[in-house]
Amino acid sequence: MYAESEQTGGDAWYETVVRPDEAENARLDEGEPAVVRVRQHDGRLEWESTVEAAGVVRSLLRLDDDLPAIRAATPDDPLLEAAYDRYWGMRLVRDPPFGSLISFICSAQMRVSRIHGMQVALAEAFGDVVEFDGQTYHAFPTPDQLAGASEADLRDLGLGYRAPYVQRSAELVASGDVHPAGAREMAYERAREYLTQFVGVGEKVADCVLLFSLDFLEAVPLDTWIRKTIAQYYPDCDRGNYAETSRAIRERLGGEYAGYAQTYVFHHLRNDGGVD
DNA sequence: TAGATACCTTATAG
DNA sequence: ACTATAAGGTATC
Repeated sequence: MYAESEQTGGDAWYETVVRPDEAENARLDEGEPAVVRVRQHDGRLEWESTVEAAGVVRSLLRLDDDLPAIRAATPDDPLLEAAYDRYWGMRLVRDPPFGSLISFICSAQMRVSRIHGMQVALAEAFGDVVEFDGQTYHAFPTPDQLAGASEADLRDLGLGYRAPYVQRSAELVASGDVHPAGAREMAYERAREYLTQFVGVGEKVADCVLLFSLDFLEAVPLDTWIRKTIAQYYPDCDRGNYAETSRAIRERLGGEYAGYAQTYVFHHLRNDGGVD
């Protein structure tokens, strides 16, 4: 959910801490959180961990996704082709549901580097401590740990107006009545609606959690960048409201794997220009 | 039921 | 140096 990068560039290690209760299909045993670090080196994936982490790595990095099949299922479209060519091999992540929910609540009107800083601050303030390789790591807080924080605590960490959203959403999950992972069993639009019951979660944030955590590869979060892209490249898909525009662009990007197409396009237009 | 407005904070542009 | 703006929106009128 929040990976740490030690350095920028080629062989950087990315580190994260996975709680067993958040590692649904990664076959982590009960017990303390697992530290996992991973990097690409000489064209191979390497990892080190406090546990046997192959399953965790496979799950978090979506290594089972069949990229050629996903690309084959997307429409012939000059922008999509260019994006897939430019960044071929890029995968989505599969973030833990609760951590994903909280970090996307924090993402409102915020840049990535600061969102990351907030998640680290939350972990250091409220998460369990794990030692690995002579270093101290912090797991992301459990719903209970986060629900126990006060709004003032969270504001002190720089969350701003998101502080009560995070506290109240954590409380909802801690109550045991609802959980973001519950959306997994629902049809896509129903799942998006379900997630908006959490405080600070509108349609865009809900789509992010669906795409980056809950395996809804058709979800296309309508953020400011994709809206600019729609205006410039797919103007007929702008239907004036979120739900209808979402349907239209999802259809245009190939339906089933529209979220993958969106991610490639997003990356391409942001990094290489092409959108005003 | 659509449309405007306030909301925390800070890096960066001008 | 300063102020204005933008940053992968949402809740509440």
